[in-house]
Amino acid sequence: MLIGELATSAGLSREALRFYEQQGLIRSRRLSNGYRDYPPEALMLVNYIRTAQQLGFTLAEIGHKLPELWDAAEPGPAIVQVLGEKLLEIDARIAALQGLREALALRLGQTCPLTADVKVSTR
Amino acid sequence: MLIGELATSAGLSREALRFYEQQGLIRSRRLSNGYRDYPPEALMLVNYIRTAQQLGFTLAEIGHKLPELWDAAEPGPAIVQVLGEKLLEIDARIAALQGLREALALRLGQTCPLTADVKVSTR
DNA sequence: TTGAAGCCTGAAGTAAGCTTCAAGGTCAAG
DNA sequence: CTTGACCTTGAAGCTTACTTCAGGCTTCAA
Repeated sequence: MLIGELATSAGLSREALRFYEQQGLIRSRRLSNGYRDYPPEALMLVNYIRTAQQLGFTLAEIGHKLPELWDAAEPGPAIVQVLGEKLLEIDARIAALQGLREALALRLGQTCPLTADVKVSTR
Repeated sequence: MLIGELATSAGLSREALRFYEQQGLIRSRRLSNGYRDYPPEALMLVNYIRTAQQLGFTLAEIGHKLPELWDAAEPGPAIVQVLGEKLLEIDARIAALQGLREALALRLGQTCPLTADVKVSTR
């Protein structure tokens, strides 16, 4: 898979992919002509990076977790662990947002019946 | 209220406040010596700005809402309206996060009983 | 064999949100 | 009347996450 194809299927630019590689977030083997060649898993990895970004994590934070993925003997459990941690982080973020939500609602001085039925239990 | 006092009580730097003013997010009257002078409400306004920022809104997005606050005949209802809108936006963000959470959980291939009991109804 | 499409590199540019710098005025205390 | 804390301005610098630029090689179809 060449860079253009990965870029298209992941919905970002070739430049962004090269930037990620430069930052150590993704890797590629090189063809004899010097072109980057990506394995199919690269797409999932890039999607993971974009998802994590949308959650507000910096590329540095995301990259910090990636060696675990690369260097695991068997990729399966490693991926499971990283994604599992990400789930917990998402839960934390949701909780933080709900805290802010409540703070705003309080400042509003009303529980606003229209938006009051939010209930979450994490754990 | 001088800028240093506002900065201290809001927990940010004087420079950040001047930057906000430059960006049109806050205003100040000037004392005869040229010093900025803030009304007590400024603190609440700055807190509102920081809260919105923590929710992932850019200063531009935040600033866009502020004229409504400044130019309302009576500040009360305007504030209520802006905060109300913000509440709805927070709910949207929480929903988005939970969508991503589910996508990740799916990719994980397990509903993970430890973190599965998240339930939210917004509206 | 020529041209378009796709790849390469390194370097510079961009926008957001501040911080740091330089140079200087103001004001209350001692 | 000086010291120190606090205020002013404009301009430059920093980080993040890219994009744009400049110049050039590769591959394939006509």
